[in-house]
Amino acid sequence: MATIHDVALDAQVSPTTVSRYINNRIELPASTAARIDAAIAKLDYRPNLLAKRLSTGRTEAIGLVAPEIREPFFAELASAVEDEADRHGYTIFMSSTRSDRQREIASLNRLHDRHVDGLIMMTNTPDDGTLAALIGKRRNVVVIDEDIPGVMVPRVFVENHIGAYKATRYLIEAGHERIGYIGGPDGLYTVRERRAGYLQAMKEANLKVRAEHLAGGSFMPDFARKATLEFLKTRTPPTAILASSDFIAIGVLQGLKQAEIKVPSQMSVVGFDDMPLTELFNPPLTAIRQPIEALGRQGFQVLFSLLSGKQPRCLPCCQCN
Amino acid sequence: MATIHDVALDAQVSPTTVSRYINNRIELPASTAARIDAAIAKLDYRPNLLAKRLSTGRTEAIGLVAPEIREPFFAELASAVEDEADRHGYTIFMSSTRSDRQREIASLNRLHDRHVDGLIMMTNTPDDGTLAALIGKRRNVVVIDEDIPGVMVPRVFVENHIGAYKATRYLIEAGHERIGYIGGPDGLYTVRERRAGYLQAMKEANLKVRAEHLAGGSFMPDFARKATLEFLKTRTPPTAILASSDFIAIGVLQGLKQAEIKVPSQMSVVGFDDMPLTELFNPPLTAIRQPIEALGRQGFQVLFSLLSGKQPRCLPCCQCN
DNA sequence: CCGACCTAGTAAAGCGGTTTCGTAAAGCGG
DNA sequence: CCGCTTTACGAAACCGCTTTACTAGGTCGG
Repeated sequence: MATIHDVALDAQVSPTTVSRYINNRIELPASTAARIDAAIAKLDYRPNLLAKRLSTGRTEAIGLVAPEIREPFFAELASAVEDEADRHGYTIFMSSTRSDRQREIASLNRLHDRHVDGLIMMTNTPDDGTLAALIGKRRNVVVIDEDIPGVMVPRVFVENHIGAYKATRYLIEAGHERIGYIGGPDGLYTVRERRAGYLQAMKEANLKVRAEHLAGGSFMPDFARKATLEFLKTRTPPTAILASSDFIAIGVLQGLKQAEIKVPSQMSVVGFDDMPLTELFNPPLTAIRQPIEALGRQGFQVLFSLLSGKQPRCLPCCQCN
Repeated sequence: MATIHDVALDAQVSPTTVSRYINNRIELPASTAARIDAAIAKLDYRPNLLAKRLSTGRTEAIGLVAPEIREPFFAELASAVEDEADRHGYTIFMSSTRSDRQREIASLNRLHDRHVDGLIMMTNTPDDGTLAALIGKRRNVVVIDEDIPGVMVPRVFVENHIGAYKATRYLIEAGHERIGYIGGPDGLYTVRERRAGYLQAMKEANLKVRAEHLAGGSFMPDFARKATLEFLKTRTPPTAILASSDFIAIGVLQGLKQAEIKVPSQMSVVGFDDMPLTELFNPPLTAIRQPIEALGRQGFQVLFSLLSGKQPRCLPCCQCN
């Protein structure tokens, strides 16, 4: 393969000049430029990325770390991030951590090892501080979707509180008074926020929140299925259930199917996240749509400005200090 | 950040020795090894990947090119490839081409530019030879899932013919005699194979295949929806429909819903691909399960042996010459 | 006509590893 | 004690690009 030296030789200039010319760091008289262009074309020269990276210290790649890319939410998000990255000349490395702390740490190490220039990080397992501490030692990390308490890096979230509030209002306005709620694992920011949104809407409508109609602890459909069956066993079961994620909603639907409760005639169900095709489910699922695409693009843009040395703009969704 | 020189200095050896030691290319007396280990730990030394890559010429990364990672099939596959790659110390670069030839070419160029050591390639748009020609110029490319005619690289496919054959047999054994078939875009290997499997099963059972119960041309649900409505308009509509992918099956279900035909009482539907959660659809979808995970792992393994300079083993699924 | 200032470049020193070639010293068989 | 092998390393070239520091030669104002 041709190197920059070969091109320089052919164009009768020095490698320095060629390098500067192709990186737009110099303006050359037309004749010189033409010679270089011709040499590049003739030799089919393509700069060796590896050499370029070593000498600049940048890879023009970023990492996207998610618990599981198989899940529609993340796949959708990844797609948006990739598109936005592409637009800025960046490529992305994806990794599925399967909620494994070791894999999350491995991603951060890859950042340290200059595998990538920056990281967009998602995690859904509560952190005891290890992760936050490690992130604190790295530069160019952006946390999205779910908070990691104590990290001092830019973060981008969806309006979880408002989303859950609106979903609850929707059920209240439909006339429901006993609305059950099933949330996710304890210790997660999004879980707390959504729950708070639900509670606020209930309180504002002067509706009683019964402890036996509140559940939480896991995102697994099966957990939600069991919780739903518990709800149904109570003396006055709820007439609607707010599920704080689509996976939970799926569990709820399974539980209701098992108990032969018709949706929506006997029970209303509203989900949260956003999974394509849930409208084909039996019964179709109503859900609060999350702006996944915007989340992904915003996440990239914040990271991008970090990488460009710019202070990221303090957007409403990002709690800078 | 500490370099190999710093370590060498601290351990009182040369960089050469440190390099060889950490790459297991030398055996050192315990005392020297201990000094090096101590220096590495003390300085928190991590080899600079960029430098390593430049000098070895390898990136230990591979590209995974798919039309759309948002689709469950690809997301699932990606997950398997990633896992297998991880096991072998490789990381993967994913790109969604959105079935755009330019993006496919861009991926191949990234391979040329040494962005990655190899490529696992999927495409679902019929090739006029451009892609095949370009792939021919590259090394370390493996084509999976869908064939690209004329490429002379290792390929890994699912048994499309047998899958469709079995799905058709299943319907025939359930007593169906008029079985409609909706395939994908023309010019694709998988589409031809599946169609052939369907036709073979029909022929073997002496069942007539009516032209008006055969459709094909696109993977879009909407295309399948319309085709389904056409089927229903025929004098004697089919009693079962074989959809050659889950997306097509979704379109079929939409069409049937629209025509108020109950599944499975009035019409049986069998899909192909494999999408998680289709069992929650209304009505639940029966589908021929593809060994997606195996496809991904196999794909990686074939590429891996290519990268290791080994001739890939000639597996039954791979048509070597 | 002289110094200042462009214009159009260049030489050489990195970046941080790997690798080839080589050697000093120790061990050892005869 | 001599020559050969082994052990334990090291010097320096190299991977291919970027970048800093510098210069030869022309232009121009005074």
